[in-house]
Amino acid sequence: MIGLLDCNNFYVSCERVFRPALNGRPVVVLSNNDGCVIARSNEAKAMGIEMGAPAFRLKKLIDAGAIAAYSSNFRLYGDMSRRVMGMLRALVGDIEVYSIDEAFFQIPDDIDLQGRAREIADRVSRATGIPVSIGIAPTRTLAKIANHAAKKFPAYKKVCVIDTDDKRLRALQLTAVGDVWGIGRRISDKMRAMNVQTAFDFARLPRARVRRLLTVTGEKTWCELNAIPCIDLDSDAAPRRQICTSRSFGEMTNSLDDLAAAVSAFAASCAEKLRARGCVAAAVTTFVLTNRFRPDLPQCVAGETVPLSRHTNDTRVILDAALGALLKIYRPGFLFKKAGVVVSEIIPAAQVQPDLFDDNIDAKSQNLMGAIDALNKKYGRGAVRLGSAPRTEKWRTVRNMLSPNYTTDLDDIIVVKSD
DNA sequence: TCTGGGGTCCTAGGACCC
DNA sequence: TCTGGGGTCCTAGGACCC
Repeated sequence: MIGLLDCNNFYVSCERVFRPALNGRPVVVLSNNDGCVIARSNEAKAMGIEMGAPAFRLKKLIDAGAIAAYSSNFRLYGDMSRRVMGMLRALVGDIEVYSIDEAFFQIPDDIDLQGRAREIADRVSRATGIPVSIGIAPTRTLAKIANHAAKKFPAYKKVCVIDTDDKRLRALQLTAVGDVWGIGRRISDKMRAMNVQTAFDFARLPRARVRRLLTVTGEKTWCELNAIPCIDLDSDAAPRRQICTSRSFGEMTNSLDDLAAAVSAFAASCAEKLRARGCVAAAVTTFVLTNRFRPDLPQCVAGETVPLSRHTNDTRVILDAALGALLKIYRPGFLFKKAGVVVSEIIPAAQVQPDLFDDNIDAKSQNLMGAIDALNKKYGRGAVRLGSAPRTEKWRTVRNMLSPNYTTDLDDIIVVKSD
């Protein structure tokens, strides 16, 4: 059987661990630039606050103290995620980390699944302070449905097991087709137009018809709902195909200097991410966008990909390429709101061919980059950067409601006082 | 005034080759 | 001027996920 552990309202729960006064209150976490809602507590959901709701529409409630709002603090969430995953791994062995707040794992089916799952959930929650739910079923898609039910119905007490065909069919009947993992808004619209309303209706369609309408992806979902496992994640085996760093700016800008400053920071971040994974890339893409929510302004969406002469994770090479691409796409007369850098054609560094003309180049690069990474780790991101990178700050993201880095910054460590 | 960031997979269609 | 089948590779766009 397959288990899925999923943290409840993860970002909100991370904020609550260090601020117990937030328990029972409506809490939301906002995206970069405090733009829109990306996480909600159950109380906030009950108020009808939608995922992705623009923050300015909630301003009155936030200012009045009716909702507690926080800027997203991904350093904190990443660290809490590592703790949750570490605890789960200690309890069940191999896990497949599917996202920052959820992981699949195998669980033997000849044991008391309900009891064991509840024990896992309790121990992870007690060790980390993060409430979690567990779904168990024969396939990943059904485990998702079980997990959803475990969260939605308090009677399940955080755990739902689908281990008989009877339970499977009942779960499918209670699940709207659009709530199935792999069926998004477009396809669920299409399905409803065909009077396919529930996961049960979908699973009863002829397989060949699903294949024709939705291609192989839809067919896999169909199989999984019918208890035939066919989605394999195996995320550890395959290295990422591309790595991207992009941001919306705090304010729009038409200045090449501002864009170059942003693109430099994004390129350095991509190179850092490559090194952290022990990978190298052979292509760099820079893209820029104007503000699509301002139809009154001239719009521009542009990107340019630069092939590298050899695979690398050297910040200097990637930064040069990214800035070169920026010069090709930059047009004055537009107010840009967002930019990003993508590195692609990624392979493990171990597979790189040595340079024919300078067999020292890799060693030199590794020494320098290793030193930069070590200093940035010690003194904080951006402490050391290349002199060639422009330094305007205008593009910086705005985070006015940021919580402290309780777990990753000694200056922010929580202080316990006693009288 | 104010609307996130980082990924994956699949398909269709064009360019090119024999 | 007419006549063909079968491949590969690449890209853009669509759909999905958290």
